[in-house]
Amino acid sequence: MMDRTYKDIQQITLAVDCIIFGFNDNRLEVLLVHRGFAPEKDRWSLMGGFVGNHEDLDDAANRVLKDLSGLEDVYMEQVRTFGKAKRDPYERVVSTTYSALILKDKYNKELIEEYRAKWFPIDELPDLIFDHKDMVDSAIRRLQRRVRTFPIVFNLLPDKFTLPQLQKLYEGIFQEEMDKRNFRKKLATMDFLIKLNEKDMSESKKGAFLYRFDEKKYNKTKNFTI
Amino acid sequence: MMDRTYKDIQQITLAVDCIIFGFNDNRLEVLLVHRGFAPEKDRWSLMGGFVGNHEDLDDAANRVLKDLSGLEDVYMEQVRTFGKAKRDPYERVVSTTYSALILKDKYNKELIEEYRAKWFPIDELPDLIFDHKDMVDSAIRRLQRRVRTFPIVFNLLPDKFTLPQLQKLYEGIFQEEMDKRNFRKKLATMDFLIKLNEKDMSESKKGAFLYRFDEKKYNKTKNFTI
DNA sequence: GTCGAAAATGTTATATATACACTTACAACC
DNA sequence: GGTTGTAAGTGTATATATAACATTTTCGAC
Repeated sequence: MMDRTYKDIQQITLAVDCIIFGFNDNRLEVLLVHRGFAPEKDRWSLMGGFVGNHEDLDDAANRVLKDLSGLEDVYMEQVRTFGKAKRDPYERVVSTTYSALILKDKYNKELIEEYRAKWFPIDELPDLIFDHKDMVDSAIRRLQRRVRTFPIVFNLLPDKFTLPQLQKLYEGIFQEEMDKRNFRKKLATMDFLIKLNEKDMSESKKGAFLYRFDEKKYNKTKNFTI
Repeated sequence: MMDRTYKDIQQITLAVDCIIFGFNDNRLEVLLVHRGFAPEKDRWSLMGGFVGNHEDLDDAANRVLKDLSGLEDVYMEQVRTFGKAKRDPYERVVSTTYSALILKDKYNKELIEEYRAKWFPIDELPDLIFDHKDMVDSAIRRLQRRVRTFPIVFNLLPDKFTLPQLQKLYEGIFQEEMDKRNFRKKLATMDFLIKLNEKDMSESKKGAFLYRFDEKKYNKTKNFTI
Protein backbone atom coordinates (compact mmCIF):
# COMPACT_ATOMS: atom_id res chain seq x y z
CA MET A 1 0.00 0.00 0.00
CA MET A 2 1.59 3.31 -0.94
CA ASP A 3 1.28 6.78 0.38
CA ARG A 4 -2.07 7.89 -0.78
CA THR A 5 -4.76 8.73 1.65
CA TYR A 6 -7.54 6.26 1.87
CA LYS A 7 -9.98 8.96 0.75
CA ASP A 8 -11.24 9.30 -2.75
CA ILE A 9 -9.92 5.94 -3.80
CA GLN A 10 -11.93 4.46 -6.57
CA GLN A 11 -13.97 1.49 -5.60
CA ILE A 12 -14.76 -1.45 -7.78
CA THR A 13 -17.47 -4.06 -7.78
CA LEU A 14 -16.00 -7.31 -6.60
CA ALA A 15 -17.46 -10.68 -7.47
CA VAL A 16 -16.72 -14.34 -6.98
CA ASP A 17 -17.38 -17.04 -9.55
CA CYS A 18 -17.45 -20.72 -8.69
CA ILE A 19 -16.21 -23.51 -10.88
CA ILE A 20 -18.17 -26.41 -9.42
CA PHE A 21 -16.78 -29.80 -10.33
CA GLY A 22 -18.66 -33.06 -10.06
CA PHE A 23 -18.01 -36.62 -11.15
CA ASN A 24 -20.96 -38.03 -13.04
CA ASP A 25 -21.19 -41.05 -15.30
CA ASN A 26 -17.44 -41.53 -15.11
CA ARG A 27 -16.83 -38.03 -16.44
CA LEU A 28 -15.64 -34.82 -14.85
CA GLU A 29 -18.35 -32.21 -15.15
CA VAL A 30 -18.91 -28.57 -14.34
CA LEU A 31 -22.15 -27.08 -13.06
CA LEU A 32 -23.27 -24.06 -15.06
CA VAL A 33 -26.25 -21.78 -14.71
CA HIS A 34 -28.48 -20.56 -17.46
CA ARG A 35 -28.89 -16.81 -17.30
CA GLY A 36 -32.55 -15.93 -17.22
CA PHE A 37 -31.93 -12.20 -17.20
CA ALA A 38 -30.31 -9.49 -19.25
CA PRO A 39 -27.60 -8.81 -20.06
CA GLU A 40 -26.46 -11.97 -21.82
CA LYS A 41 -29.86 -13.54 -21.24
CA ASP A 42 -30.15 -17.20 -22.19
CA ARG A 43 -26.44 -17.83 -22.22
CA TRP A 44 -24.51 -20.02 -19.81
CA SER A 45 -22.30 -18.81 -17.03
CA LEU A 46 -20.60 -19.82 -13.84
CA MET A 47 -22.45 -19.41 -10.61
CA GLY A 48 -21.32 -16.12 -9.14
CA GLY A 49 -22.25 -13.30 -6.86
CA PHE A 50 -21.04 -10.02 -5.50
CA VAL A 51 -18.87 -9.67 -2.45
CA GLY A 52 -20.44 -7.88 0.47
CA ASN A 53 -18.68 -4.91 2.00
CA HIS A 54 -18.01 -6.68 5.27
CA GLU A 55 -17.77 -10.18 3.91
CA ASP A 56 -14.58 -12.22 3.62
CA LEU A 57 -13.83 -13.16 0.04
CA ASP A 58 -13.78 -16.85 0.95
CA ASP A 59 -17.11 -16.48 2.71
CA ALA A 60 -18.64 -14.92 -0.37
CA ALA A 61 -17.58 -17.91 -2.42
CA ASN A 62 -19.06 -20.30 0.12
CA ARG A 63 -22.27 -18.34 0.25
CA VAL A 64 -22.63 -18.38 -3.52
CA LEU A 65 -22.05 -22.11 -3.58
CA LYS A 66 -24.55 -22.69 -0.84
CA ASP A 67 -27.17 -20.59 -2.61
CA LEU A 68 -26.95 -22.83 -5.64
CA SER A 69 -26.26 -26.24 -4.20
CA GLY A 70 -27.49 -26.06 -0.64
CA LEU A 71 -24.10 -27.42 0.36
CA GLU A 72 -21.86 -26.19 3.14
CA ASP A 73 -18.38 -27.24 4.21
CA VAL A 74 -17.46 -28.01 0.66
CA TYR A 75 -13.88 -28.37 -0.49
CA MET A 76 -13.03 -25.08 -2.11
CA GLU A 77 -9.89 -23.32 -3.25
CA GLN A 78 -9.26 -19.92 -4.66
CA VAL A 79 -7.99 -20.16 -8.23
CA ARG A 80 -7.18 -16.70 -9.53
CA THR A 81 -8.56 -13.22 -10.02
CA PHE A 82 -9.74 -11.91 -13.34
CA GLY A 83 -9.34 -8.18 -13.49
CA LYS A 84 -9.33 -6.89 -17.03
CA ALA A 85 -11.16 -3.57 -17.14
CA LYS A 86 -13.33 -4.71 -20.05
CA ARG A 87 -13.89 -8.33 -19.09
CA ASP A 88 -17.53 -7.59 -18.34
CA PRO A 89 -18.59 -5.22 -21.12
CA TYR A 90 -21.41 -3.72 -19.08
CA GLU A 91 -19.77 -2.73 -15.87
CA ARG A 92 -16.39 -2.84 -14.19
CA VAL A 93 -16.35 -6.02 -12.15
CA VAL A 94 -13.28 -7.81 -10.87
CA SER A 95 -13.93 -11.46 -10.14
CA THR A 96 -12.06 -13.99 -8.05
CA THR A 97 -12.68 -17.60 -9.02
CA TYR A 98 -13.03 -20.52 -6.66
CA SER A 99 -12.97 -24.15 -7.53
CA ALA A 100 -15.32 -26.45 -5.62
CA LEU A 101 -15.41 -30.23 -5.55
CA ILE A 102 -18.83 -31.59 -4.75
CA LEU A 103 -20.53 -34.92 -4.58
CA LYS A 104 -23.17 -35.27 -7.21
CA ASP A 105 -25.80 -37.01 -5.15
CA LYS A 106 -25.62 -34.64 -2.23
CA TYR A 107 -26.57 -31.36 -3.76
CA ASN A 108 -30.03 -29.90 -3.63
CA LYS A 109 -31.81 -30.64 -6.88
CA GLU A 110 -34.62 -28.16 -6.36
CA LEU A 111 -32.22 -25.29 -5.96
CA ILE A 112 -30.42 -26.36 -9.06
CA GLU A 113 -33.64 -26.42 -11.00
CA GLU A 114 -34.58 -23.03 -9.69
CA TYR A 115 -31.36 -21.62 -11.08
CA ARG A 116 -31.74 -23.62 -14.26
CA ALA A 117 -28.35 -25.12 -13.70
CA LYS A 118 -26.95 -28.00 -15.64
CA TRP A 119 -23.94 -30.29 -15.54
CA PHE A 120 -21.61 -30.25 -18.53
CA PRO A 121 -18.71 -32.61 -19.16
CA ILE A 122 -15.55 -30.52 -19.27
CA ASP A 123 -14.90 -31.42 -22.88
CA GLU A 124 -18.41 -30.44 -23.96
CA LEU A 125 -18.85 -26.99 -22.51
CA PRO A 126 -21.40 -24.66 -24.05
CA ASP A 127 -20.60 -21.11 -25.05
CA LEU A 128 -19.98 -19.11 -21.88
CA ILE A 129 -20.34 -15.41 -21.15
CA PHE A 130 -17.46 -13.00 -20.69
CA ASP A 131 -14.21 -14.71 -19.72
CA HIS A 132 -15.90 -17.64 -17.99
CA LYS A 133 -14.35 -20.11 -20.41
CA ASP A 134 -10.89 -18.91 -19.35
CA MET A 135 -11.99 -19.27 -15.75
CA VAL A 136 -13.03 -22.87 -16.26
CA ASP A 137 -9.83 -23.64 -18.15
CA SER A 138 -7.59 -22.24 -15.45
CA ALA A 139 -9.56 -24.09 -12.78
CA ILE A 140 -9.15 -27.36 -14.67
CA ARG A 141 -5.42 -26.83 -15.09
CA ARG A 142 -5.08 -26.06 -11.40
CA LEU A 143 -7.14 -29.11 -10.49
CA GLN A 144 -4.93 -31.27 -12.70
CA ARG A 145 -1.87 -30.05 -10.81
CA ARG A 146 -3.41 -30.33 -7.36
CA VAL A 147 -4.78 -33.86 -7.65
CA ARG A 148 -1.28 -35.20 -8.32
CA THR A 149 0.00 -34.32 -4.87
CA PHE A 150 -3.06 -33.96 -2.65
CA PRO A 151 -5.79 -36.51 -2.00
CA ILE A 152 -8.58 -34.08 -2.87
CA VAL A 153 -10.35 -36.25 -5.43
CA PHE A 154 -12.13 -38.06 -2.62
CA ASN A 155 -14.33 -34.99 -2.30
CA LEU A 156 -15.79 -36.00 -5.65
CA LEU A 157 -16.58 -39.55 -4.58
CA PRO A 158 -18.93 -41.08 -2.03
CA ASP A 159 -17.42 -42.36 1.22
CA LYS A 160 -17.22 -45.83 -0.26
CA PHE A 161 -15.87 -46.09 -3.78
CA THR A 162 -14.21 -48.65 -6.01
CA LEU A 163 -10.79 -48.53 -7.60
CA PRO A 164 -12.21 -48.57 -11.13
CA GLN A 165 -14.28 -45.53 -10.14
CA LEU A 166 -11.24 -43.77 -8.73
CA GLN A 167 -9.24 -44.46 -11.85
CA LYS A 168 -12.04 -43.21 -14.11
CA LEU A 169 -12.12 -40.05 -12.05
CA TYR A 170 -8.40 -39.42 -12.51
CA GLU A 171 -8.74 -40.18 -16.19
CA GLY A 172 -11.58 -37.69 -16.39
CA ILE A 173 -9.48 -35.03 -14.71
CA PHE A 174 -6.35 -35.64 -16.78
CA GLN A 175 -8.36 -36.33 -19.92
CA GLU A 176 -6.19 -39.32 -20.70
CA GLU A 177 -6.25 -43.03 -20.05
CA MET A 178 -4.07 -44.62 -17.43
CA ASP A 179 -2.67 -48.09 -17.00
CA LYS A 180 -4.71 -50.05 -14.50
CA ARG A 181 -1.84 -52.04 -13.04
CA ASN A 182 0.50 -49.09 -12.59
CA PHE A 183 -2.32 -47.05 -11.11
CA ARG A 184 -3.15 -49.73 -8.57
CA LYS A 185 0.50 -50.32 -7.78
CA LYS A 186 0.76 -46.72 -6.60
CA LEU A 187 -2.43 -46.92 -4.60
CA ALA A 188 -1.23 -50.13 -2.96
CA THR A 189 1.56 -48.18 -1.26
CA MET A 190 -0.95 -45.89 0.40
CA ASP A 191 -2.08 -47.31 3.72
CA PHE A 192 -4.81 -44.72 4.11
CA LEU A 193 -6.87 -46.40 1.40
CA ILE A 194 -8.87 -48.96 3.33
CA LYS A 195 -10.19 -51.97 1.46
CA LEU A 196 -13.61 -53.00 2.76
CA ASN A 197 -15.20 -56.43 2.81
CA GLU A 198 -17.92 -55.20 0.52
CA LYS A 199 -18.37 -55.11 -3.18
CA ASP A 200 -20.17 -52.74 -5.44
CA MET A 201 -22.09 -54.99 -7.81
CA SER A 202 -23.75 -52.26 -9.84
CA GLU A 203 -21.08 -51.83 -12.48
CA SER A 204 -20.09 -55.38 -13.25
CA LYS A 205 -21.04 -58.99 -12.69
CA LYS A 206 -17.90 -59.74 -10.78
CA GLY A 207 -18.27 -56.69 -8.61
CA ALA A 208 -15.51 -54.36 -7.43
CA PHE A 209 -14.30 -54.05 -3.87
CA LEU A 210 -15.21 -50.87 -2.06
CA TYR A 211 -12.57 -48.66 -0.47
CA ARG A 212 -12.59 -45.84 2.01
CA PHE A 213 -10.21 -42.89 2.34
CA ASP A 214 -8.93 -42.63 5.91
CA GLU A 215 -8.07 -38.98 6.36
CA LYS A 216 -6.53 -39.43 9.80
CA LYS A 217 -4.13 -42.04 8.53
CA TYR A 218 -3.29 -39.83 5.58
CA ASN A 219 -2.49 -36.92 7.89
CA LYS A 220 0.19 -38.96 9.64
CA THR A 221 2.40 -39.31 6.59
CA LYS A 222 0.85 -37.01 4.01
CA ASN A 223 2.67 -38.67 1.24
CA PHE A 224 0.56 -38.90 -1.82
CA THR A 225 1.42 -38.70 -5.49
CA ILE A 226 -0.29 -40.10 -8.52
CA MET B 1 -22.83 -13.66 -11.87
CA MET B 2 -26.31 -14.18 -10.47
CA ASP B 3 -29.58 -12.41 -10.90
CA ARG B 4 -29.17 -9.24 -9.02
CA THR B 5 -29.28 -5.99 -10.82
CA TYR B 6 -26.00 -4.24 -11.19
CA LYS B 7 -27.38 -1.35 -9.17
CA ASP B 8 -26.71 -0.81 -5.51
CA ILE B 9 -23.95 -3.33 -5.42
CA GLN B 10 -21.43 -2.59 -2.78
CA GLN B 11 -18.07 -1.55 -4.03
CA ILE B 12 -14.76 -2.30 -2.46
CA THR B 13 -11.36 -0.72 -2.61
CA LEU B 14 -9.10 -2.91 -4.67
CA ALA B 15 -5.34 -2.93 -4.34
CA VAL B 16 -2.34 -4.75 -5.71
CA ASP B 17 0.75 -5.63 -3.71
CA CYS B 18 4.02 -6.65 -5.32
CA ILE B 19 6.44 -9.21 -3.99
CA ILE B 20 9.60 -8.09 -5.74
CA PHE B 21 12.32 -10.71 -5.79
CA GLY B 22 15.97 -10.06 -6.49
CA PHE B 23 19.16 -12.11 -6.28
CA ASN B 24 21.83 -10.30 -4.33
CA ASP B 25 25.02 -11.60 -2.76
CA ASN B 26 24.02 -15.16 -3.57
CA ARG B 27 20.78 -14.80 -1.64
CA LEU B 28 17.17 -14.44 -2.66
CA GLU B 29 15.83 -11.14 -1.42
CA VAL B 30 12.58 -9.21 -1.34
CA LEU B 31 12.26 -5.46 -1.78
CA LEU B 32 10.20 -3.84 0.95
CA VAL B 33 9.20 -0.24 1.56
CA HIS B 34 9.32 1.64 4.80
CA ARG B 35 6.02 3.31 5.51
CA GLY B 36 6.59 6.98 6.17
CA PHE B 37 2.93 7.69 6.82
CA ALA B 38 0.12 6.71 9.10
CA PRO B 39 -1.40 4.29 9.67
CA GLU B 40 1.33 1.79 10.52
CA LYS B 41 3.97 4.50 10.13
CA ASP B 42 7.56 3.29 10.33
CA ARG B 43 6.75 -0.34 9.69
CA TRP B 44 7.67 -2.32 6.61
CA SER B 45 5.31 -3.34 3.86
CA LEU B 46 5.13 -4.57 0.32
CA MET B 47 4.98 -2.03 -2.45
CA GLY B 48 1.34 -1.62 -3.31
CA GLY B 49 -1.22 0.67 -4.80
CA PHE B 50 -4.88 0.99 -5.58
CA VAL B 51 -6.46 -0.22 -8.77
CA GLY B 52 -7.93 2.47 -10.99
CA ASN B 53 -11.52 2.19 -12.07
CA HIS B 54 -10.64 1.67 -15.70
CA GLU B 55 -7.34 -0.05 -15.18
CA ASP B 56 -6.65 -3.72 -15.80
CA LEU B 57 -5.54 -5.48 -12.64
CA ASP B 58 -2.31 -6.61 -14.32
CA ASP B 59 -1.66 -3.06 -15.47
CA ALA B 60 -2.06 -1.79 -11.92
CA ALA B 61 0.59 -4.22 -10.73
CA ASN B 62 2.95 -3.15 -13.50
CA ARG B 63 2.34 0.50 -12.72
CA VAL B 64 3.08 0.00 -9.05
CA LEU B 65 6.28 -1.84 -9.87
CA LYS B 66 7.35 0.86 -12.30
CA ASP B 67 6.69 3.58 -9.76
CA LEU B 68 9.10 1.96 -7.35
CA SER B 69 11.75 0.48 -9.58
CA GLY B 70 11.52 2.40 -12.80
CA LEU B 71 11.34 -0.95 -14.54
CA GLU B 72 8.96 -1.97 -17.29
CA ASP B 73 8.45 -5.28 -19.06
CA VAL B 74 9.34 -7.14 -15.92
CA TYR B 75 8.48 -10.79 -15.41
CA MET B 76 5.38 -10.77 -13.25
CA GLU B 77 2.76 -13.29 -12.22
CA GLN B 78 -0.39 -13.00 -10.22
CA VAL B 79 -0.14 -15.01 -7.03
CA ARG B 80 -3.42 -14.83 -5.14
CA THR B 81 -6.00 -12.48 -3.72
CA PHE B 82 -6.27 -11.66 -0.04
CA GLY B 83 -9.81 -10.78 0.84
CA LYS B 84 -10.49 -11.09 4.54
CA ALA B 85 -12.81 -8.29 5.61
CA LYS B 86 -10.53 -7.31 8.49
CA ARG B 87 -7.15 -7.86 6.89
CA ASP B 88 -6.56 -4.12 6.84
CA PRO B 89 -7.91 -2.94 10.18
CA TYR B 90 -8.51 0.59 8.96
CA GLU B 91 -10.53 0.11 5.83
CA ARG B 92 -11.94 -2.67 3.68
CA VAL B 93 -9.34 -3.35 1.03
CA VAL B 94 -9.03 -6.49 -1.05
CA SER B 95 -5.57 -6.99 -2.44
CA THR B 96 -4.26 -9.13 -5.28
CA THR B 97 -0.60 -10.01 -5.03
CA TYR B 98 1.87 -10.18 -7.87
CA SER B 99 5.31 -11.68 -7.83
CA ALA B 100 8.02 -9.89 -9.82
CA LEU B 101 11.49 -11.11 -10.71
CA ILE B 102 13.91 -8.27 -11.26
CA LEU B 103 17.59 -7.83 -11.89
CA LYS B 104 19.29 -6.09 -9.05
CA ASP B 105 21.58 -3.86 -11.04
CA LYS B 106 18.90 -2.59 -13.39
CA TYR B 107 16.49 -0.90 -11.05
CA ASN B 108 16.43 2.79 -10.37
CA LYS B 109 18.25 3.46 -7.13
CA GLU B 110 16.96 7.00 -6.69
CA LEU B 111 13.37 5.87 -6.82
CA ILE B 112 14.13 3.20 -4.29
CA GLU B 113 15.68 5.73 -1.96
CA GLU B 114 12.75 8.03 -2.38
CA TYR B 115 10.45 5.28 -1.18
CA ARG B 116 12.88 4.25 1.53
CA ALA B 117 12.89 0.75 0.17
CA LYS B 118 15.30 -1.94 1.21
CA TRP B 119 16.22 -5.46 0.20
CA PHE B 120 15.76 -8.21 2.76
CA PRO B 121 16.91 -11.82 2.43
CA ILE B 122 13.84 -14.01 2.52
CA ASP B 123 14.96 -15.69 5.73
CA GLU B 124 15.51 -12.36 7.50
CA LEU B 125 12.32 -10.46 6.89
CA PRO B 126 11.35 -7.67 9.24
CA ASP B 127 7.96 -7.41 10.86
CA LEU B 128 5.44 -6.60 8.14
CA ILE B 129 2.08 -4.85 8.28
CA PHE B 130 -1.28 -6.57 7.95
CA ASP B 131 -1.08 -9.92 6.18
CA HIS B 132 1.97 -9.01 4.12
CA LYS B 133 4.02 -11.79 5.69
CA ASP B 134 1.46 -14.31 4.41
CA MET B 135 1.67 -12.65 1.02
CA VAL B 136 5.44 -13.05 0.91
CA ASP B 137 5.20 -16.65 2.08
CA SER B 138 2.67 -17.64 -0.55
CA ALA B 139 4.73 -15.89 -3.24
CA ILE B 140 7.85 -17.78 -2.17
CA ARG B 141 6.02 -21.11 -2.20
CA ARG B 142 4.65 -20.38 -5.63
CA LEU B 143 8.08 -19.34 -6.87
CA GLN B 144 9.55 -22.58 -5.53
CA ARG B 145 7.00 -24.55 -7.52
CA ARG B 146 7.34 -22.52 -10.70
CA VAL B 147 11.13 -22.53 -10.98
CA ARG B 148 11.14 -26.32 -11.11
CA THR B 149 9.36 -26.47 -14.43
CA PHE B 150 9.83 -23.08 -16.06
CA PRO B 151 13.10 -21.31 -16.85
CA ILE B 152 12.06 -18.12 -15.10
CA VAL B 153 15.08 -17.78 -12.83
CA PHE B 154 16.99 -16.18 -15.67
CA ASN B 155 14.97 -13.05 -15.02
CA LEU B 156 16.92 -12.75 -11.78
CA LEU B 157 20.31 -13.04 -13.47
CA PRO B 158 22.23 -10.86 -15.94
CA ASP B 159 22.35 -12.00 -19.57
CA LYS B 160 25.66 -13.70 -18.91
CA PHE B 161 25.92 -15.75 -15.77
CA THR B 162 27.99 -18.62 -14.41
CA LEU B 163 26.82 -22.05 -13.33
CA PRO B 164 27.91 -21.50 -9.72
CA GLN B 165 25.76 -18.36 -9.72
CA LEU B 166 22.79 -20.24 -11.15
CA GLN B 167 23.14 -22.96 -8.55
CA LYS B 168 23.39 -20.45 -5.72
CA LEU B 169 20.21 -18.86 -7.01
CA TYR B 170 18.31 -22.15 -6.96
CA GLU B 171 19.68 -22.88 -3.52
CA GLY B 172 18.50 -19.46 -2.38
CA ILE B 173 15.02 -20.12 -3.74
CA PHE B 174 14.71 -23.63 -2.30
CA GLN B 175 16.56 -22.70 0.88
CA GLU B 176 18.61 -25.85 0.66
CA GLU B 177 21.93 -26.94 -0.75
CA MET B 178 22.17 -28.91 -3.96
CA ASP B 179 24.77 -31.30 -5.31
CA LYS B 180 26.99 -29.57 -7.83
CA ARG B 181 27.48 -32.56 -10.10
CA ASN B 182 23.84 -33.60 -10.21
CA PHE B 183 22.82 -30.01 -10.82
CA ARG B 184 25.20 -29.65 -13.74
CA LYS B 185 24.23 -33.02 -15.13
CA LYS B 186 20.68 -31.78 -15.56
CA LEU B 187 21.74 -28.51 -17.07
CA ALA B 188 23.99 -30.35 -19.53
CA THR B 189 20.90 -31.88 -21.13
CA MET B 190 19.49 -28.43 -21.90
CA ASP B 191 20.73 -27.21 -25.22
CA PHE B 192 19.33 -23.72 -24.66
CA LEU B 193 22.04 -22.99 -22.12
CA ILE B 194 24.85 -21.63 -24.27
CA LYS B 195 28.38 -21.83 -22.95
CA LEU B 196 30.42 -18.78 -23.93
CA ASN B 197 34.15 -18.48 -24.49
CA GLU B 198 34.38 -16.06 -21.63
CA LYS B 199 35.03 -16.42 -17.97
CA ASP B 200 33.88 -14.44 -15.00
CA MET B 201 37.02 -13.97 -12.90
CA SER B 202 35.42 -11.96 -10.13
CA GLU B 203 34.43 -14.80 -7.86
CA SER B 204 37.40 -17.09 -8.03
CA LYS B 205 40.96 -17.33 -9.21
CA LYS B 206 40.20 -20.05 -11.67
CA GLY B 207 37.24 -18.19 -13.09
CA ALA B 208 33.90 -19.67 -14.12
CA PHE B 209 32.64 -19.92 -17.66
CA LEU B 210 29.79 -17.64 -18.57
CA TYR B 211 26.54 -18.97 -20.01
CA ARG B 212 23.59 -17.46 -21.79
CA PHE B 213 19.94 -18.57 -21.80
CA ASP B 214 18.69 -18.89 -25.37
CA GLU B 215 14.96 -18.33 -25.16
CA LYS B 216 14.28 -19.18 -28.80
CA LYS B 217 15.97 -22.53 -28.45
CA TYR B 218 14.05 -23.16 -25.25
CA ASN B 219 10.76 -22.43 -26.98
CA LYS B 220 11.38 -25.20 -29.49
CA THR B 221 11.31 -27.98 -26.93
CA LYS B 222 10.18 -26.30 -23.72
CA ASN B 223 11.43 -29.13 -21.64
CA PHE B 224 12.89 -27.91 -18.44
CA THR B 225 12.93 -29.40 -14.99
CA ILE B 226 15.28 -28.95 -12.11
C1' DG C 1 -22.74 -75.07 -17.99
C1' DT C 2 -21.35 -71.77 -21.36
C1' DC C 3 -20.62 -66.95 -22.37
C1' DG C 4 -19.52 -62.24 -21.70
C1' DA C 5 -17.75 -58.40 -19.23
C1' DA C 6 -15.27 -56.13 -16.02
C1' DA C 7 -12.01 -56.87 -11.90
C1' DA C 8 -7.81 -58.26 -10.28
C1' DT C 9 -2.96 -59.24 -10.44
C1' DG C 10 3.38 -59.22 -11.49
C1' DT C 11 7.41 -58.81 -14.08
C1' DT C 12 10.75 -56.59 -16.88
C1' DA C 13 12.87 -52.67 -19.07
C1' DT C 14 13.87 -47.97 -18.99
C1' DA C 15 14.52 -43.54 -17.07
C1' DT C 16 15.40 -40.68 -13.36
C1' DA C 17 17.37 -39.38 -8.84
C1' DT C 18 20.88 -39.76 -5.48
C1' DA C 19 25.29 -40.26 -3.31
C1' DC C 20 29.90 -39.41 -3.42
C1' DA C 21 35.79 -37.49 -4.19
C1' DC C 22 39.34 -36.02 -6.98
C1' DT C 23 41.65 -32.96 -10.50
C1' DT C 24 42.27 -28.43 -12.65
C1' DA C 25 43.16 -23.57 -13.20
C1' DC C 26 44.80 -19.48 -11.69
C1' DA C 27 45.93 -15.56 -8.60
C1' DA C 28 48.45 -14.43 -4.48
C1' DC C 29 52.22 -14.78 -1.97
C1' DC C 30 56.84 -15.83 -0.75
C1' DG D 1 59.42 -19.16 -10.36
C1' DG D 2 57.53 -22.28 -7.07
C1' DT D 3 54.23 -23.07 -3.48
C1' DT D 4 49.68 -22.41 -1.65
C1' DG D 5 44.85 -21.62 -1.33
C1' DT D 6 40.35 -21.41 -3.37
C1' DA D 7 36.65 -22.25 -6.20
C1' DA D 8 35.57 -24.61 -10.84
C1' DG D 9 34.95 -28.56 -13.12
C1' DT D 10 34.14 -33.57 -13.91
C1' DG D 11 32.08 -39.36 -13.72
C1' DT D 12 30.36 -43.57 -11.88
C1' DA D 13 27.69 -46.69 -9.30
C1' DT D 14 23.32 -47.44 -6.86
C1' DA D 15 18.67 -46.83 -5.73
C1' DT D 16 14.28 -45.45 -6.93
C1' DA D 17 10.46 -44.33 -9.99
C1' DT D 18 8.15 -44.80 -14.14
C1' DA D 19 6.39 -47.27 -18.23
C1' DA D 20 5.05 -51.11 -20.90
C1' DC D 21 2.58 -55.16 -21.27
C1' DA D 22 -1.32 -60.13 -20.93
C1' DT D 23 -3.64 -63.49 -18.37
C1' DT D 24 -6.73 -65.23 -14.87
C1' DT D 25 -10.78 -64.66 -11.92
C1' DT D 26 -15.47 -63.89 -10.72
C1' DC D 27 -20.16 -64.05 -11.31
C1' DG D 28 -24.59 -62.89 -13.50
C1' DA D 29 -27.19 -63.73 -17.71
C1' DC D 30 -28.74 -66.82 -20.76
